[in-house]
Amino acid sequence: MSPRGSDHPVTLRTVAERAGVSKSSVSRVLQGSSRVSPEARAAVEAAIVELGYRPNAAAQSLGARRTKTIGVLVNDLRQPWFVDFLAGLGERLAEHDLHAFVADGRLDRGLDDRLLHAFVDMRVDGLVLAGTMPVTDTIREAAQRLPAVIAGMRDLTLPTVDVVAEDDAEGARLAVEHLVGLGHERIAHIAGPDAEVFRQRRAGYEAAMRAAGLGEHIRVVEADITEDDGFACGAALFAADPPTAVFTVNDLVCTGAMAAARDASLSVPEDVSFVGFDDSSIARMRWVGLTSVDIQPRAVGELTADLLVDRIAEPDRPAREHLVAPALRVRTSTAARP
Amino acid sequence: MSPRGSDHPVTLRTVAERAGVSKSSVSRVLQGSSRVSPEARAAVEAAIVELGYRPNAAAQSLGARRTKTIGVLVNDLRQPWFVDFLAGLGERLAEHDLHAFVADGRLDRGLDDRLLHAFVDMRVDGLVLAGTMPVTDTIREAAQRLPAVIAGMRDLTLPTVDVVAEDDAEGARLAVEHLVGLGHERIAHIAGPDAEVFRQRRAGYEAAMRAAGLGEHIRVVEADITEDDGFACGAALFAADPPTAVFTVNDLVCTGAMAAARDASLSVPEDVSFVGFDDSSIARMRWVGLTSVDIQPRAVGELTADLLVDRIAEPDRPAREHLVAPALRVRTSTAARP
DNA sequence: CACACTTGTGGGACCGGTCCCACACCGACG
DNA sequence: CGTCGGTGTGGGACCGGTCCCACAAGTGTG
Repeated sequence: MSPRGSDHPVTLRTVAERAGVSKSSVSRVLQGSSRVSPEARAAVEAAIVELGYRPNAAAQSLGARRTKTIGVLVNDLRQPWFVDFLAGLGERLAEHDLHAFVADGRLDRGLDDRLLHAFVDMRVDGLVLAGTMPVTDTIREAAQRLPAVIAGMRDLTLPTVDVVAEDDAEGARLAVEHLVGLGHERIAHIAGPDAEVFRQRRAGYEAAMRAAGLGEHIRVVEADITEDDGFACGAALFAADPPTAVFTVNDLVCTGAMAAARDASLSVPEDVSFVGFDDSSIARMRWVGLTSVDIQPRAVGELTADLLVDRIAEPDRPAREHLVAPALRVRTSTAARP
Repeated sequence: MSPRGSDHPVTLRTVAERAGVSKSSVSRVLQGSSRVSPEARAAVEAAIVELGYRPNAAAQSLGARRTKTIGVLVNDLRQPWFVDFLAGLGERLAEHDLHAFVADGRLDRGLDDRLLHAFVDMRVDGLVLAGTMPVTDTIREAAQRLPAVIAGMRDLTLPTVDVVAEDDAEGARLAVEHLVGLGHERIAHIAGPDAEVFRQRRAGYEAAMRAAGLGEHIRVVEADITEDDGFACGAALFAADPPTAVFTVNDLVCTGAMAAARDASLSVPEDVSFVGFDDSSIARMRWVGLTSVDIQPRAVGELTADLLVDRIAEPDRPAREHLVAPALRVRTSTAARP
């Protein structure tokens, strides 16, 4: 790379000249080929350092038809589990000499397409779609044309696109069984909007309630996955015939519901117990101390990376769906039934 | 873009042939040049749609020496203000036909360099460094060679690198004056680790205390910006001679300190008031309801974009530092002195 | 009616790499 | 001692665009 303003950028040719070899040899050194004499390699490496040379990724990808780059499209970076997911994904990809670029498509639907096109245009080696998102044609098309893996969403199934997700039904079962073990019977559920992962959580809740002989106490209210909605649903729940425990579709909704309980002069966990979902950083805060279902986002990220690497190697392999086992993290928001 | 497996990718030549024009004309249409006849334009656009053509960004950037891409290196995506910052940045960049790729460099220092090199190698048009981060040589070098803007950090000043940050001293003043207005005198501060933005907050606190005639009540403990440290510092504060109000370096630390107060059987805000910094999503949660200094991350993002666009146009303009005015968001964690 | 001057078009060098192929050189082997 | 396989090297086509230049029309002016 040349200093700003210089008219003679340092290219592979410059390096070759300096090292007294052909550009082919420089290219070989860059790629770590073994067919280079030790002397040539040393000369090239010295020249690279002296000139401060950095290869041009555009030229590389044009010639090699490979970018060593993975595009990650996330729906809403605000979701706390993304951070750990991305950490797991990034680390594992790095092991395969790939790196991830993240684009957040929350803002508006038009931007989604722009960002996705940016990835397609730069010919990323693979695509990761993370989090529940509305499935547009652009997304569907890109996922079919590029090696792709979907993480944390189960609404889109395509023949050659793998899916990694947390085991939502199992997570819900863990939550309910924990509450049942504490003696709770009137356990309500604040469910999420229309998406398969949220339906699974709800189904898991209902199944676990029935398995515990509490079918008659099943009570579900639906919310968007915002704190506001959690608060509104909580207020509705506690207005009449309040449950002794609430299991919610995610942590943020749960804190909203907890605030509603507090406003209704119910204390947590003495009067009402709460279990969230995601085990996000919010749940882990001492001030919140939320018992929550850990969806192991890091493990999901690692698995996503593995599946993507496999698919890049073998693009037409049939799609697989992989569920990561969740774990319950018990904190101070749950206690024995009053 | 060709469907997977096809050996004949759709290129500009393919489109030209199909439309019955030269590749130059297709290129012109792509770039929105006016020097194209309406008929040629229509033919090209039709061919593009029919073939599902997408330009190759690598080839474009190689020829045009421009990527229309901005690299954003953030230190820790976990910091909640990044989300709004990135939203403001991304939207404003989009207006200039640029898009941002985000790389999170938290994990380990080695990865920082890898990601930065990835940006340099792909010849991004500009670089944004966001959040406090250790200033390595790689960072310093990249910032000098590429048009760059630093956001939310004031530790690195280079002749041609603009800086955008929140006005930390002013934010601290707002916080202290709010507490003073509520009658508090013994106002403690939990300060952050060694970074200019945190020093500014502390200095602002001390100045405001003195201005209010409360110099003798200045009391500072230092923490890392984690919840754990906030808890530990809070515990220390409340062990002996507890203050009636605490102003902390950020929201996360504040919740830790609040939990320590609760553990010391002090209630918030009846016994102790708390003011955080950042006005993050954490502060806005009803369950937390933290009075906090809004650093207007969205505005910071927008300003960062503006400065970067300017700098790309004029790379050697002298550096400017721009401070965004903060605002206090009063919630339920502050009340009149007991 | 010769002369600009504008407008649309095509040709081809070029960006900075990769990668295939040809070739020179080497010791080993029949 | 000619032939063979392996090893290191250089040359050059190629990837898919951009952009400069030349040039053919069409338009207006003295």
